[in-house]
Amino acid sequence: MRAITNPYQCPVTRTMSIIGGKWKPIILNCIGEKSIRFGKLNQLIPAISNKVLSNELKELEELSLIEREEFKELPPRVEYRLTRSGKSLIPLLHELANWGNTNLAKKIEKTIQ
Amino acid sequence: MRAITNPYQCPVTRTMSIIGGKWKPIILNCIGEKSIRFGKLNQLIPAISNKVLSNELKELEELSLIEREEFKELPPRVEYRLTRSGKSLIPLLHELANWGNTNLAKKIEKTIQ
DNA sequence: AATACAAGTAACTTACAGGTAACCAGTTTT
DNA sequence: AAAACTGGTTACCTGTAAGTTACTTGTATT
Repeated sequence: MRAITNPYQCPVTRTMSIIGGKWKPIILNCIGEKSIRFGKLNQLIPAISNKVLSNELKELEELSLIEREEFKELPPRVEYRLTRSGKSLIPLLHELANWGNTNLAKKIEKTIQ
Repeated sequence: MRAITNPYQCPVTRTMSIIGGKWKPIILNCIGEKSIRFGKLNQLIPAISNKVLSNELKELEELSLIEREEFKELPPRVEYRLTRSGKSLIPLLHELANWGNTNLAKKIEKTIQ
């Protein structure tokens, strides 16, 4: 039982448990409209380790935000793309980004140092 | 130095560092258009301890999302309300909530269990 | 003289997201 | 026969958000 406090009373927390992680919004945004390979994602987001990337992709797949296609080739090839539900998140991510840009740019610089 | 990876390349992460916590969206939503006292907030959100509530309020104040007014009375009285910037977050929170309701309601039930 | 009230603070603990480094399989290239 | 390629897995470690419990302050009430 995960420690989420009453998801029925806080749908925001529920959504946050999806996109609130450090990497998920970045990954979703990187995939975008493309069909993209594991290695390519790893290149686009160099700061993520392949273990973490692998985990995140697995979780996103479980949540039906992305789908995974495995080609039976050698060396292996796997491609990821957004589902309809995943795509529906993109505009929301953009709004979050916008809000951050217009409301926080300066403030956060101080805070983060 | 906080471990936020390159906020200039991920404004979503930047916004998340504000509202991505467990309690901040709930608190903002509870304050809403009202001017509200510490104790009242604690009643509205019984699951939060006063230490954590106190921390969150302090952080929200530092980010200029809320403002704090202290009345020099006994027993003490302190009121919190949203700033302009804080109010601008509310519609965004609603969209997040909506997305969660329409896209995740059933899925998450399985996952949480 | 004890207790309640509001709005916290202090000290300590815990859970878990995220990080690191090494390793795997099966084929192709050097 | 060693190394490289891809898409991971395994085992282990760490930092920090969040939680718990007890305490404080100055008056008023019982």
